[in-house]
Amino acid sequence: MRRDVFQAIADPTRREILGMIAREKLNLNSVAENFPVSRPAISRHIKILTECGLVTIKQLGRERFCEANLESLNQVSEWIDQYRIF
Amino acid sequence: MRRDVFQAIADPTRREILGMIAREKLNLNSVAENFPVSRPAISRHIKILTECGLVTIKQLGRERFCEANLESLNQVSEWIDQYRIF
DNA sequence: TATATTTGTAACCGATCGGTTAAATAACGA
DNA sequence: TCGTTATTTAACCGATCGGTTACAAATATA
Repeated sequence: MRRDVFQAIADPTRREILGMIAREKLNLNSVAENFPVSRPAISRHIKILTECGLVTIKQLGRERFCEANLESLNQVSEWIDQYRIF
Repeated sequence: MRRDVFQAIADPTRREILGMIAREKLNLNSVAENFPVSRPAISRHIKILTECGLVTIKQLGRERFCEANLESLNQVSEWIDQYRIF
């Protein structure tokens, strides 16, 4: 299920998650600790972020470390840049 | 009702509308002609775009011309730019 | 082996989304 | 004035969203 980057970053929680793991790789529990929502909710957010390539997962034992992969944001900035001519 | 730019551009139809009126001001009917959805649907899309500042309306008689106001996109590009350091 | 830890999945819920059709409002043209 | 044109609003609909709790699965640890 190929996801849309525009839709992925529309949610403020997902943008926060991206900002958080852009600084350092974190496993899912560590990410979830920082939000007032449940772990399954964070799990689904991260799933959406991986489905559009913004996050990649490195499994280490039972832990899954989330890494930001921000090249996909170019899809957005390129779309914006086409209007920068004006 | 202050709208979120990220959420406004998440919808592909709204992005198309923006691209269309970035080239030239168009009244609502002219915009709607270019899409396979009804006029009321386009009307609501444009309302959302105005609510976050991406579109401004100039009323001329009974027609309302839609003008793209793309400075609000800076909110998005600035958010992306903070990661360009990496 | 038994238990604790990390995570994903399923089932559900209320709110929002994007669409529709029908009716209301307002301005133009004959 | 009356009909046409441009647009918004209201009421509705099914799908999706973001959240929850409960449970399953897999790995680490005592």
